[in-house]
Amino acid sequence: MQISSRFTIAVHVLVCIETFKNDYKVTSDFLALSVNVNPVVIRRLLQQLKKAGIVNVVRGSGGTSVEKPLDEITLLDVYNAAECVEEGALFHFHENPNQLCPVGKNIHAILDTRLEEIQRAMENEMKSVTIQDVINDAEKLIKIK
Amino acid sequence: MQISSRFTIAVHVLVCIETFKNDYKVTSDFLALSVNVNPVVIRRLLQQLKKAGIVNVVRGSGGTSVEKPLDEITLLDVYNAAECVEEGALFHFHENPNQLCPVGKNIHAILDTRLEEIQRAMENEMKSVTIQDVINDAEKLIKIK
DNA sequence: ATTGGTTGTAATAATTATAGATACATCTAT
DNA sequence: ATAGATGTATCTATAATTATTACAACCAAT
Repeated sequence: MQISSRFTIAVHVLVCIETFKNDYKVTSDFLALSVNVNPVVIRRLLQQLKKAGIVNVVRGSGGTSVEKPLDEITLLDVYNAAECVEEGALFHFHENPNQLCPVGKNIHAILDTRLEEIQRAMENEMKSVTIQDVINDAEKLIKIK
Repeated sequence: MQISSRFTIAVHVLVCIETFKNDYKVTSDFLALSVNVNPVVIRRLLQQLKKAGIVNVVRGSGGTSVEKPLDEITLLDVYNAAECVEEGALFHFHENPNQLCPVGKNIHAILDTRLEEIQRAMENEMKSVTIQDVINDAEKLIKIK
């Protein structure tokens, strides 16, 4: 299984909001067209990003804006906001291992620390990239085409 | 979404094979009891580990053994063998972004390098832990209990 | 204050992925 | 031959995700 597409969609959404902020009112329908998903998916995601203090969504008249300096939003912030993995645990454990087996009984304790370290390595890398970095990449690429 | 439990099951299986190799014939039924899943799930997984050269499965008379020195099997080897993510890509992309939108058209190119780096950070950490390390942890914990 | 366009959210359906279960041919050692 | 395993196909069940529909709540402009 892969990490939910909510993550890449969230980044896509943030890049769009920033890219088009001067030329369009960036609504959930507008974003849904660019991402090519149902507008409700976008609205739900925007709510999550809003709760995390990353974006502001204007009720009634509509539109979205980024709430924080772009270089203070890391990919990890977006990842956490979008809740891409259950309860922050990257690895899925098989449930109910046999408690009568010494390995089954201890498998969680055996693996937990190691798995946490792996997860932390990933999250640290995510923390090192900001949305500003991504937008810089985006501007370069869009100009070429 | 989380990474498939096939990964933790695979590690569990390897620890079992090693722990019980002198006292039991470790069959798919035996392993299925410890992990508490259907024996077919174990057999399918063993086939994947076998293809990767990690274990040997004895047809007919039954039983399983580890094929390589334990300190030469990394968690990354097991992870790759178990095919926990589709085509090796950790992050799931939303499909068919709008090609008429400059952001939608380029979102893949914009994000690919960054996502690869994040994935690589995780994989490097996985590479640094061997099954021998895990079994050392296991032996310590099992003794205490 | 009505209207048009939008968000927020519930409810439900459709889709996809995973795991479970059954069945049985195949194999090996005895 | 037989008993006990594996290898694998097929089908079902379960779970998770995403899509869709619907509509109340909301805001700004006229």
